Amino acid sequence: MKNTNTFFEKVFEIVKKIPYGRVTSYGAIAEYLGIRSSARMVGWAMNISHSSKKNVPAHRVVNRNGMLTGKHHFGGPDVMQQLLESEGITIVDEKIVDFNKYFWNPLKEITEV
DNA sequence: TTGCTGACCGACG
DNA sequence: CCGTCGGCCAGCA
Repeated sequence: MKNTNTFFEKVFEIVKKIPYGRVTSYGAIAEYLGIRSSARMVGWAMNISHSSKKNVPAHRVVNRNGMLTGKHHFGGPDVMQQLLESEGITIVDEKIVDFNKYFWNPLKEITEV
């Protein structure tokens, strides 16, 4: 049924698997898919994710620095931050505090395909 | 159909 | 330290 041939759908699967109060990075997802060089494709996947009817918690996906780079695409510059803070994550200067603590590594959590 | 762009990351000068 | 470029895939004009 889910012919996840396109890595976009793979990205959605991973992002949707992110537990509550956790975040991940584009690079981590890209690396999990085996396309570390194509981390920007992951960001593009997020772009269509908000356009799509799928409920993808793209707000839990940030860049390598833990910075909310794509917050502007959530329909508001503060929507992403509000969502993360709502999950118990502290945001300072558009950046996640203790990002390493909240970081959710798909490579570590999803060891099996 | 072709070409450009995109919410990134890492390397190089 | 900072600016620039390459890389990968898919959507859109």
